[in-house]
Amino acid sequence: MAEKLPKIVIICGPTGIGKTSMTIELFSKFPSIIISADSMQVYKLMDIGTAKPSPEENQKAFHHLTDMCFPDEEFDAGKFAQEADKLIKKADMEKKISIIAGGTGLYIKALTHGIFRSKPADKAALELLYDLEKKNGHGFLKKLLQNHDPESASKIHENDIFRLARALECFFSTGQKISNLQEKDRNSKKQKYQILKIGLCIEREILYQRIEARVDQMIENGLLNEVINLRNMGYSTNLKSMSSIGYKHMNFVIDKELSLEEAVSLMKRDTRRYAKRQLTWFRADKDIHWLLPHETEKAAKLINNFIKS
RNA sequence: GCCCAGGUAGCUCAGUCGGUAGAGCAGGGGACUGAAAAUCCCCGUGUCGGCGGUUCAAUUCCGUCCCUGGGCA
Repeated sequence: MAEKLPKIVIICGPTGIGKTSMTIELFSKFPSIIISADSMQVYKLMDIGTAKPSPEENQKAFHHLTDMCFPDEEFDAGKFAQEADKLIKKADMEKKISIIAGGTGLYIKALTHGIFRSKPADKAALELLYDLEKKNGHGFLKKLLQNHDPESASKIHENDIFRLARALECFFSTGQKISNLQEKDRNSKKQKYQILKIGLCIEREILYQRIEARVDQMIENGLLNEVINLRNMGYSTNLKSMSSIGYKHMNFVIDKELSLEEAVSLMKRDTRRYAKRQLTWFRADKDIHWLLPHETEKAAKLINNFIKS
């Protein structure tokens, strides 16, 4: 039998459902490390709006891969997977399991399935492509991609210029079709880890209530000030980090485009929608064991069996 | 008490010169491979306030009652 693969436990689910608290409890029950799979908690100085684990929580149960860079720096799924890989290997050597907790589906997928491209997209090239679409009219990118990579073109909607541009950028910068790379990737899918996936879920209505209460809590905790400070430090509104949920909304308040009340209700709505999209993503994964957020004991049992297997 | 204006989808409202109805928002479902808290696709049946009347047929016309605004007393 081949060498045993490192074991990882994934705790996923929509925002606000209680992943962090379950993760911390589980951490105390098993020799383990925690890796956050969250595309916004990677930013330093953005604590309240990203619901980052508090310093106290972090002292009890350190979350790796948070506070990785400043809000104007680049971070992405590839970097996440790379860093997580290292941590998992190290943990495995120390006979610890890695608990990957987070709501960013792509990050988790990049870790479990790998990511096929060798480097991040060329931003300037993407901008150029967006310009082309604007100048040449709607549908241009779709047609362009049809010429170079008809297979991907058939899968991407003509309005999804984000994906069209990326597929084109891939072709122009690597000379390879993104569809080929994807296929190659699928064929060479070598399992890197043994994976246990746990998803947290509750009734939609209750989830939405929790989300709304948490948004109110964030406001009370000083989200607006957090964003004002970021602005004073020179971080601008068009940064990816600064246009995420909550930060975007507070920026509208700072720029007097919305009242605080309006901003809060939009922030709630956008968080609800985000949670819905996360659920769509995770529901598609049939390997996930679904639990209620308080069912830590059940999760612990699953992990126990998983460790013994 | 009287006079107006309304009561239609969770909300705001449109509409049917009588043949059981449609927009926006909210909401739901889906996609997703280095920007992903992003990007994109699809989805509108509801006692048309209640009860009667006219009619082959009423949410639409008539009567009455209830409710909500506004005005006059």
